[in-house]
Amino acid sequence: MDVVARGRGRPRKALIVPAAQVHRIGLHEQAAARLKDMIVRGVLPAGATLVETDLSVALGVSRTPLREALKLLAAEGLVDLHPNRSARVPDWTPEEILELFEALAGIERLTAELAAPRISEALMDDLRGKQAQLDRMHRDQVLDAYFALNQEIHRTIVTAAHNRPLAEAHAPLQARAQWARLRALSSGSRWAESAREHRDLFEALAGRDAAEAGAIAHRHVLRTGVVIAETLHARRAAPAAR
Amino acid sequence: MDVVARGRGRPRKALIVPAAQVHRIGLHEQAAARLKDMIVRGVLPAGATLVETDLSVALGVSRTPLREALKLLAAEGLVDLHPNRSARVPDWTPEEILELFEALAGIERLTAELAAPRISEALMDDLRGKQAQLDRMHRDQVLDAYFALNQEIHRTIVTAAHNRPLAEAHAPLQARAQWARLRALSSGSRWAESAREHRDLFEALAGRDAAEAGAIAHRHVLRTGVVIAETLHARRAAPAAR
DNA sequence: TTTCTGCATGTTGCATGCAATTTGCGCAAA
DNA sequence: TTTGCGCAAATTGCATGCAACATGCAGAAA
Repeated sequence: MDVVARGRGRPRKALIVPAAQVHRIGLHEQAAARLKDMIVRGVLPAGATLVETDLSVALGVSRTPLREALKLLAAEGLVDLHPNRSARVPDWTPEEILELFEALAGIERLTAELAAPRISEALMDDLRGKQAQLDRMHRDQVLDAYFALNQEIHRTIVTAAHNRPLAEAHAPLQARAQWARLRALSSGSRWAESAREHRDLFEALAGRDAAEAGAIAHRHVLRTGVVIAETLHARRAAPAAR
Repeated sequence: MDVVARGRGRPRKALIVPAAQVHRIGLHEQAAARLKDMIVRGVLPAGATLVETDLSVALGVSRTPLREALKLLAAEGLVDLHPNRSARVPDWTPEEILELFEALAGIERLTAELAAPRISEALMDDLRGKQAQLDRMHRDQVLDAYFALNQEIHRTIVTAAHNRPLAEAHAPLQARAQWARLRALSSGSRWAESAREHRDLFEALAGRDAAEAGAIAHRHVLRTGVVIAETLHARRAAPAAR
């Protein structure tokens, strides 16, 4: 774990290796991350009211960083914040989820279009490996792993688009989309379709076909959204048995 | 300012008019709004370091709401926040500005595509009026008013797209774009071109031609970005005389 | 002269306390 | 029974205080 590069004899100057900057995170960032996770995973159910005092003891921080965390999440649309009343976990309607995926589809179309000509060979190799793994996961029917890798591939494409502002615009939508995905793990028939779309998307990217990649990404995300919205709609009509 | 609707005689039930909910804003929101304005308008110049204590007395609030405001702006990318050091106003490079407009162009393409089939007659009329006014402003060469209305038209189209998440993704980019625009009020030749693009965009929307409207919006925003980035680049090479 | 170390100062991160606002409940009046 | 009023508890918004961290400088050592 040496930070100082040792030379033979006394170096003229202390050679500090710039080193991988450990991004030390404050309590409010930790709180925000944990809250985000709890919301996305449904530990904090939709509609739940978040009392600052309760949350602060639950997370082991004081109210100040907690409030900062809540404001961050509110900016991402992951909590509803009204003045002088408790924060709440939004309960998105299927219609809102559809809107969300419409926006996400549009943005991922952009990222795919930008990524097609720009993606580096290294990232392309990375994608190739992930795509192969994804196919295996589909073949072996391991849903959880498929989903996780799916997300990772989408993120990789966003990265490959090489446009920070676009990535920043994408992130908050992605968070909410994951919320929706996790409670509507979609049907088997859609799974096969999804896997196929992923293969097509990869081919288009490999072929540096921006328009085609964009179109596929758009269709892929939008159809995912439609299926998820339908699932949520059905589930809302007939609430989960317990 | 009555909130209660009065009936003749005693109403069977107090008729509360849902009323235009006066969104009472807290200090942190006010602080955020003022800071945002100061940054966009250049009162706080690029690269300035923002000391919490100084800012808090300047804005007349304590550090707590000020810190919350800073976090909000950081989420929008309007300030750089590093742990345990003072916040700074970012000084975006022309390259970053170009990236920004690339993203913005993509998103406004989406909004135009969505707006074309969806825009209501009322909003269309609104747009028609604004477009006529914009033409007059171009003819009379009143730059400030042209810019303000220009912004408004773009916002109107975003509204017409009728997709909240997309609008939320658009807003932070728009804020930074305004920063760039204000310090690179663009050249006369570009002005004529821009006015023409606006007319074309309006026509495409009026004709409900989604693809065409999207393409025009994309070109329009991207070219704006190129011109602004070039201006900033030139100005950076030869800093403003004083 | 150059480099390193320790301290002083300035600044942020967080916790806590208090005032203001909301909300639920009880009780009286119609 | 229903409606209205008022108080009390709960909760948020904000201010302030203190500890931790960063930065710059002076002085000592090489």
